[in-house]
Amino acid sequence: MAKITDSRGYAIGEMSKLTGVNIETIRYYERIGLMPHPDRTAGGNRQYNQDQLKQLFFIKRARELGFSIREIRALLAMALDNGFTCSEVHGMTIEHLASVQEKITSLQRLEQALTRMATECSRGDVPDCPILDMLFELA
Amino acid sequence: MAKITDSRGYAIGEMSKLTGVNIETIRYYERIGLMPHPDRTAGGNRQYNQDQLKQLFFIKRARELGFSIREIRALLAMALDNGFTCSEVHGMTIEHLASVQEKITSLQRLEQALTRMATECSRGDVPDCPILDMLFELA
DNA sequence: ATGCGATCTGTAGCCACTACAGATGCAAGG
DNA sequence: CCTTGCATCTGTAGTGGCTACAGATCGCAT
Repeated sequence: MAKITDSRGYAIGEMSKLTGVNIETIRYYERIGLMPHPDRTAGGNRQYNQDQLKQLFFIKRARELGFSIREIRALLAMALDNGFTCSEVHGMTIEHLASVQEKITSLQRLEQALTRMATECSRGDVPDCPILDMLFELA
Repeated sequence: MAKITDSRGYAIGEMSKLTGVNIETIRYYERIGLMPHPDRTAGGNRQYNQDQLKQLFFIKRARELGFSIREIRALLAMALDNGFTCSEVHGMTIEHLASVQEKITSLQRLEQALTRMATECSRGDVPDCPILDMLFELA
């Protein structure tokens, strides 16, 4: 039983449509070594296979989860080499989770500061603005 | 009554220490027109005055609040031209606040996804990892 | 054969900095 | 006055993660 979808491979535009990753970005991933060099047609167009499609999906999801390219490189190495331990992956995830939580906290502090500033503002038509004052006062 | 601190002006290193903005960044702000061209000593070193110090503080605080350079440019134009209305500033702040809140929400979604992934992981020593599986499955 | 959209390569731009190299400036100590 | 040594100067290039061209070629349907 041959894989049906493997028969002709995917052009870069199909890859893009299937995964939602921009064509230029796919080529960029290849340039930086995050995606492998795919086969080429006689004329030089890229032809991707099923594994490469899976890998691009992987990258897409990991990016959506906020993993950096560097982190994804590590995750891919683990996933592809098969010489990883699950606890390593778990560690990376926890680490990443912590940095996400840090970002949330600092954004929430921002949110409060901005809210405070906005509520103190009379929104008048005069050039006397507590927001600007706040920013402009010497520390 | 002359301003005492104006007597000799500030070298770029003093500006950096006072505001916490990196020296290279101060020069960068000048290059992109966010800071004015300061006076120069006979030898060519930058000499800043009180107003410029205030402006750099302004920029610093606004950056800390997450305003982009473009937004700060607008805020500064309003602050310096004095032809703005307070409600314009209020509008920008509210808009910025909304984008901060959006970021928080999407990070919280991330946080939940990562947490779910992490708890499903047995952290074993075997190369069978639900986290990688999750990322690697075809959609 | 032809037309037209898809793809090709290579380069430059985005944001907000940061990091050099190599040449000067400047202030304090001898 | 001269040296020493830190501060500052200019200009350029790199970062991350793409995105946007230009100008040429490919590939498929008619």
